[in-house]
Amino acid sequence: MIEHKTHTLADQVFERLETDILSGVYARGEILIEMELCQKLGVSRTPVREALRRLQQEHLVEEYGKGLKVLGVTTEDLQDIMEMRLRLEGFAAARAAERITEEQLQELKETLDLQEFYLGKHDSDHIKGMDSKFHELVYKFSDSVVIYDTLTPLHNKVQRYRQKSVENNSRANLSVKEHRAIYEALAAHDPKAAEAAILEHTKNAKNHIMKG
Amino acid sequence: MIEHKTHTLADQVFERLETDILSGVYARGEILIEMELCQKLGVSRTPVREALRRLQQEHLVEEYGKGLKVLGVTTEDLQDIMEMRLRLEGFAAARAAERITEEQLQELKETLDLQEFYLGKHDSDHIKGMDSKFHELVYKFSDSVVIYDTLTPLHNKVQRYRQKSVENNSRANLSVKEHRAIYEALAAHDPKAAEAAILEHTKNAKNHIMKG
DNA sequence: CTTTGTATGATTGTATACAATTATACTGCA
DNA sequence: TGCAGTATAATTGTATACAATCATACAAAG
Repeated sequence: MIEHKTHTLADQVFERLETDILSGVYARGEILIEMELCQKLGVSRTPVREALRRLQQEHLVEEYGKGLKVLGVTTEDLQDIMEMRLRLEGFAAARAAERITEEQLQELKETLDLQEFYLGKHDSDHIKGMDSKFHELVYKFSDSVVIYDTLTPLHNKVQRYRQKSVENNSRANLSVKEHRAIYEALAAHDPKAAEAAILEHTKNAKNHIMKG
Repeated sequence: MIEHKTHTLADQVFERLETDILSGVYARGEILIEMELCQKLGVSRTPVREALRRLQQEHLVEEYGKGLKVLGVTTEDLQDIMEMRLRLEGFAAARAAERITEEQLQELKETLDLQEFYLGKHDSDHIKGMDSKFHELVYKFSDSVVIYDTLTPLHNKVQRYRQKSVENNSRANLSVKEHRAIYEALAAHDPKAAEAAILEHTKNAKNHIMKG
């Protein structure tokens, strides 16, 4: 989102751990030991600890006895998340429709095109990646830190959950079409249409996820 | 929200700094120097740094050159926040209506009674405090970490903003009445009524804040 | 065999030392 | 006087040392 040119070690550790937790490298319930992380990542405890504090702040890990336990996403969490996204995604999309620039539209379109490309290749990992990126970009292009900070963690946790479930190809196909509809509305700078399109998309995503 | 019996120094520093930023002790744009904070709080850099990383994670401070700058809440942020709260508070209240226990209702009632008490005394600091606590409790009693984590930072930032504006007594009066309506709906375990009541309250709060 | 107490080890919390970077101020030169 | 360059100081980033706490295992007593 923001230009992180000069990653400090602490930043790198944070991003690595966040990715690993979201992608399931660390299982739900697993206990993290600082020194193990230090050895694995080749840094001292200080940057590891700072990264852990940030993860704790966004409830990806929580205190457990003395150490830290990796938090998973329960089905109940997911229900709450999708309900909240149903209520918020439309707002984000409407804002993006008002504010998105031509350059940003171009970036969004490239993401969309790539997603279609990977769909043709049946490369579900990359499809998922582009799917994620598309939504992140919409949050970003809403040009509101509040929207970005609120929706990104919610979306991340859904990704974390979907890691577990098998990918469904027919849904991937529809999902790309829905993304295209969202893109068209944003390109037309039509807030109402964008809100409607993303609401439809989120509804379908919710139904799909809750079934799986 | 969770029982924090054995506050570590880092936790204490975090809470202190968070409170101080939200209450305006540190002005928007102010640069925080680690050593100054250490001396002021009488601890070493380690707990201070960990606290700062957590504040950074919830965007109460941000990197600025080498150091950290205190972030304020702009009017535009506030518009976004209130718009999102309009969409989310109802969900939180509905959940709370389904799940709240008798004991929790008692706690909520005590908060409400105190707010009325302070209203009689025209003690606007304590009125605000109880107002805040009431909403925090609703988030907490929704018994959903997702709801709590999403709405608490939004609410906190509103408090931060209101710090600047003068308190309006007539609004405080109405606000208590609206809180009572919310409480009644929760006590009746009526999700629809709770959602309607808190939506009304949030709408009014939004109008009041945006005017001020 | 169970339970309790103690000792030992593992792990985290905190402080501090050191390195690297950046801002600042001063000096010399044009 | 103005500017550039360099030296110096301030500040953060990282590593490590030390203290405190907690869990575990083992031994002894009932």
